[in-house]
Amino acid sequence: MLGTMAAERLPMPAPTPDAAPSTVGAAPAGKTRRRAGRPVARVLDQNGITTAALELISAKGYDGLTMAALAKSLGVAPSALYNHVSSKDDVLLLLEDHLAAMVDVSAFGTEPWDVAVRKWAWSYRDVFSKHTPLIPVIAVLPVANAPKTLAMYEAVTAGFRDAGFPEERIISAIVALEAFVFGAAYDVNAPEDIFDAGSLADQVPNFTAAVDRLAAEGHAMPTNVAFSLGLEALIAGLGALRQ
Amino acid sequence: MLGTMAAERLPMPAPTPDAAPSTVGAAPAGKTRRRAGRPVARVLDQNGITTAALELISAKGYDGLTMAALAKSLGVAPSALYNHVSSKDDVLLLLEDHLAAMVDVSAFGTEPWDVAVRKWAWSYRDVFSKHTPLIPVIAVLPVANAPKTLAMYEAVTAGFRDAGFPEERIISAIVALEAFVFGAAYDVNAPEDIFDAGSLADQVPNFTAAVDRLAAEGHAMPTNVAFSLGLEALIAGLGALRQ
DNA sequence: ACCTGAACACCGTTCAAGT
DNA sequence: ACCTGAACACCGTTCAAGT
Repeated sequence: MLGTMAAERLPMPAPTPDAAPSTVGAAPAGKTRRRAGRPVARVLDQNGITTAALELISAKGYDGLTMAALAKSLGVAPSALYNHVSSKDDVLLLLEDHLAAMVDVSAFGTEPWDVAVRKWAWSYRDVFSKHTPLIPVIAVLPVANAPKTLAMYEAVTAGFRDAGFPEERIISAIVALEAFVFGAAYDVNAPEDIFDAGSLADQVPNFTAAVDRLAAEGHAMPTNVAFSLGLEALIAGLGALRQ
Repeated sequence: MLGTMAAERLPMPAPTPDAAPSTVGAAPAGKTRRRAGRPVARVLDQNGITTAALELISAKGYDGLTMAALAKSLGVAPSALYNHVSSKDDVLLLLEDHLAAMVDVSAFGTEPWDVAVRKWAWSYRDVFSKHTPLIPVIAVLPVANAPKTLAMYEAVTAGFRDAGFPEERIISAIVALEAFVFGAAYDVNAPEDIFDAGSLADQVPNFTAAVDRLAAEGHAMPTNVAFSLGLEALIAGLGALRQ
């Protein structure tokens, strides 16, 4: 649908040995002026676009990820991007799939089910907590457009099956865990004073007392306490479905 | 910080009896032309803006919620909105707080803890599944700016305390449940074929088999199966913390 | 096929001017 | 205090022209 599936692995025309793997025809941004017309060597590809987008995000955040800024960092005109992606959403999809490959599924098949789920969920949350603007895209994304995401699901599904999960419950269990992971990824970015009721504190005494009691425990990352609490409940509850 | 707290309940100057409650000075959009300068009766307030935004969203979706469209539906110039809200994000905050008041917390204090949590969580998910663009805002929103949201938390916290929850775990448990609810709200909007691997199906046999087995059960809303599975696990696991 | 450059139809937001 | 109207600095995207 979005036309982003083809991996575009085509032979590079005499690749310069010192070039970064994702840099194709190259020309460092804004060095020499390219004249109009098709260039002799292709300048862009989806890999390079993805890498440049990640660099831009890590430097300027998602607010800095505009098609214009992305094009500039690649040394092309904004319109050139549309030869390789169909829209900005398509760029987000490329990012999502790249990140999915960084989620740790290695423990499925080598470690007990609960250990593997725990590793996977923490890793999944950590990766996407730095990329929450992708969550609305992922949560609704047909997997057919994201091969690495699909590979992640395959590893997790196999782990669940081998652990004795009834096959007709596996997808639902994964969806439930993912929902928790995505919500928790937002929570990581919440400001410290998110639960400070301010001047309304005396109108919500139970809430304020509970917030204070948690604060008194002095956890470095209270978001991790909540994540652990919920994840362990899910692991215990879902694990009981195994037979 | 955003200055949206004051409820602005000021006496209406001779309210027309047939006017909608949130309509203030009124003039149905685009009827008579208002000349520049301060109008005799105020035209806007935060309540009216919230109501108009909700109508706009239900008619055109969140893509249709622009400051220009919102202003037009209220019969004012876009810049007039900025006398009542500090930004578009501020409008989203008003919406969020309005919706928080629609979440059902009535069972806390009248029904057993697990029943109350179940009702709350389903209701919370249902309300926000139609408003997922608010989730990134909520998840990171200081509660001091959202009095109705705060009231919801107070009711839930009291319910947890009365059910014997250790006070220092209540907030973490609520945060965990909320993370799940927010993630699940996205899932409600996922397309039916989200898990269709398409041409890659034979590369992910375990996944495809699991997807097919779930589909074979023919649930009207598979998202509800996942939500129920996860929620019951959370209720059981978190409920075990009571003493 | 794959670039450039110009253009389009929006966005959210600011601010002087008016009453 | 609270409107209008004009303006600003962006956005993502399209498309003809060039090689």
